[in-house]
Amino acid sequence: MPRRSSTRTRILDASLKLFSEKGIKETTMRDIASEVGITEGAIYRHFTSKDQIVRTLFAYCSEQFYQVLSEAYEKGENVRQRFLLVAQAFLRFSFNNPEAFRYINLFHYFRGEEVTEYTHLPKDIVLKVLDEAIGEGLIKVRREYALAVFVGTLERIFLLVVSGIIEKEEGMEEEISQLLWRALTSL
Amino acid sequence: MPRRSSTRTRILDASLKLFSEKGIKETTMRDIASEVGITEGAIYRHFTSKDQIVRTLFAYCSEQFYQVLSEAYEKGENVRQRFLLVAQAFLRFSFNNPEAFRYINLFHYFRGEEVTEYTHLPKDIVLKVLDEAIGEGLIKVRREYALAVFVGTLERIFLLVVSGIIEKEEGMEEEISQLLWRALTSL
Amino acid sequence: MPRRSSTRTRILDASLKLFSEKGIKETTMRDIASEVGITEGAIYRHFTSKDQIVRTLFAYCSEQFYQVLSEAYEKGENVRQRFLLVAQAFLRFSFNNPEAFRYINLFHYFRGEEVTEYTHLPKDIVLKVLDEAIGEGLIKVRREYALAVFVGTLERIFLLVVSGIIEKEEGMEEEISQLLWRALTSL
Amino acid sequence: MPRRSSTRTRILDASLKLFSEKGIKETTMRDIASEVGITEGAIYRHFTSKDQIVRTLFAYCSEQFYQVLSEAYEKGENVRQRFLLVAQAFLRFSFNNPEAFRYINLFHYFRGEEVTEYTHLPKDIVLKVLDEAIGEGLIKVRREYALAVFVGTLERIFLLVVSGIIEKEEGMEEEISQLLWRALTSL
DNA sequence: CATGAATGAGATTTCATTCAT
DNA sequence: CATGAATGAAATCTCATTCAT
Repeated sequence: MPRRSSTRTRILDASLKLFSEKGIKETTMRDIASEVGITEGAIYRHFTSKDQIVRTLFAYCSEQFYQVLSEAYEKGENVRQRFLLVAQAFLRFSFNNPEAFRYINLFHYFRGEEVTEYTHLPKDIVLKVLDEAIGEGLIKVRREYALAVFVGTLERIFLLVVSGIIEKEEGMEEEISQLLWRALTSL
Repeated sequence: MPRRSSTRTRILDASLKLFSEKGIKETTMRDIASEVGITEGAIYRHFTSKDQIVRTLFAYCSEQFYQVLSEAYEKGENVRQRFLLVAQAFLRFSFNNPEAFRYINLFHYFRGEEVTEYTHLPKDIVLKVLDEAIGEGLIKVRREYALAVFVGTLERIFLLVVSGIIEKEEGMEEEISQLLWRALTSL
Repeated sequence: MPRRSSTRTRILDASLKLFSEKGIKETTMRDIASEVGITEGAIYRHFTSKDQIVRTLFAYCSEQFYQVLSEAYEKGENVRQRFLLVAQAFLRFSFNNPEAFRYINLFHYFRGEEVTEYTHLPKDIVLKVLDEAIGEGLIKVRREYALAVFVGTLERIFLLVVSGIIEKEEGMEEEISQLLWRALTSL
Repeated sequence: MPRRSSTRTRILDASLKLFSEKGIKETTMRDIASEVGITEGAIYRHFTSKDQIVRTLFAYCSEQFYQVLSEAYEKGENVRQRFLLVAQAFLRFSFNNPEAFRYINLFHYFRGEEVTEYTHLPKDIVLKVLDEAIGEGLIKVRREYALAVFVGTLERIFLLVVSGIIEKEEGMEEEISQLLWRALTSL
């Protein structure tokens, strides 16, 4: 959530919108400039290259997502609650920030290796909560399998909603979270 | 699995390799030509445009995947078996044809709308098996949620293996398939 | 030698440094601004264009060089002495003001025609001394050939020293000056 | 001396002409393309970058110059003759290939450090001849000083002729060469 | 006087596509 | 069928200069 929209922030916002809509390579500096309402050259006062925008944006979205999950995690008083809150926060973030969420995934897909350069990664929170549940004997499968079920399912739900195949309903986050909990603790 | 490699097939193979490695937009006609060992102009004897390669390739990979799932489906004698066989085939296909699998996902990610143009889609088999399980009362959640768990989890497993986070083990396909079955039927 | 460094003078100093290091076209207004520690816009309070800096600087360096040679010339009591003092002053100037000397040459190289716009040119002093020596019958070759030997040799010595091929030694100016005198008067 | 003008050669020729006239940075790819009569993009089939043209051209001109000096050197039967032939060849090359000669100097001026990357440098021949003369006791000054006189004088003569200050006359090369020999052997 | 954002023209480079051979 | 040179449009980036504050 940028403060007063400085040009820098407007460039980031426009880039996020366009990148998540059309892809990174498919978005030109001209696209970004005209979305912001400035000239291409002006962008270079704020960023040294297109790549810097791409990376700044990932760090920014990733950090936001991390914070949201982190706060959810802190609110839970026991493992089950933390799991449910984190899963809900995950979905809610994806619904409220579809561009950021899509962009994060897109970046993972194309720049997989670079991802490790960043310090706070959302999946770290997910793994923390899963490890706790495993530690207490509630989840019995390998942490990586549990991670795949957790993240894979939620991302897919997002895609189905975004593509209009499922309609987003009231209380969906809670329902899916519990579904995930039951699925994982039954294994 | 191309037969005697005609130039056309070699172009498709090279394209698949490069597209899945670097992305579609990131791959140039020159890249493809030099991977095949011909010149750029020669490609246009076989395809009218880069886009035609992209679409031909999707149809080809998608159909292959569909056939694999379809055959697995046919072999099962009851719902549970069909489910397990389809899930195993899904994973096996992704491990044996990582480029094709990655390309299919990549195409979905960037050309979402175009996907519906194609007749045989892998997810139709998955939905068929899920609908049966729902029909028999074995799975009790919405088909779309079940689809999300099924496809999301398996895709994620593939990504974790490809990125080296999980090591691929003997019998992994069976294990994950049963995990999915238990997870979905427990809901 | 700038007095109390006004911004204007600091701009000229910075420009001289950068121009002589990297070349004129290769140096941007931003480079100059950041070397001075001001912003690009501020430069335009002092100069109307980059080209004005370029020309002001040439006039400034050229005049300085001219003065140095001129003073040397005045100190000599006979032709031989004047020749030696001018040659020494020439070399000394190049060693003490490598940036200015390099810049003068660079300007000659790229803006040859513009050079004639300026009133006081260093080579006028050199020609004066050579003409005297020719007048007295001490040098017997065409003045232009003598000029070529004089200026060519000294510039080359400078380049060899600056590039580290010759080490600058105590008394070098005197030695080279006498070498030149002997060479030219022997012809 | 390029054979049949292939596009590659025409690009090099055009570049040499423009670089030596206007400078490297001052010459655009568009300038080169339109001089050759092709589009900018076409240049990139023959060279990967402007810089590659710049470097290829230096290697080419430098090698040519080296060969010319080398051949002159081989023809001389004693030190004095070799000296005179090399000096004449030096001047003749500069008059016959003013663009190449100017370009070589220009490159030295701006890319001094890179010059050492190249194997055959014209000055190596000059140094060889000077060292011989020093070895035989004919020249008594340091080789670097002799080099400065030799190269500096000849380059200056070229500049004076090119700028129209001296007119080029029949037999000038011989005259200047002997002038140089007398000057250096008198020291 | 100075700032710093912005402009606009232009530079280098990329690339799908065409075409003569 | 294939080559490889060329096109032409567009992309990224640069930079002298202007201008509101």
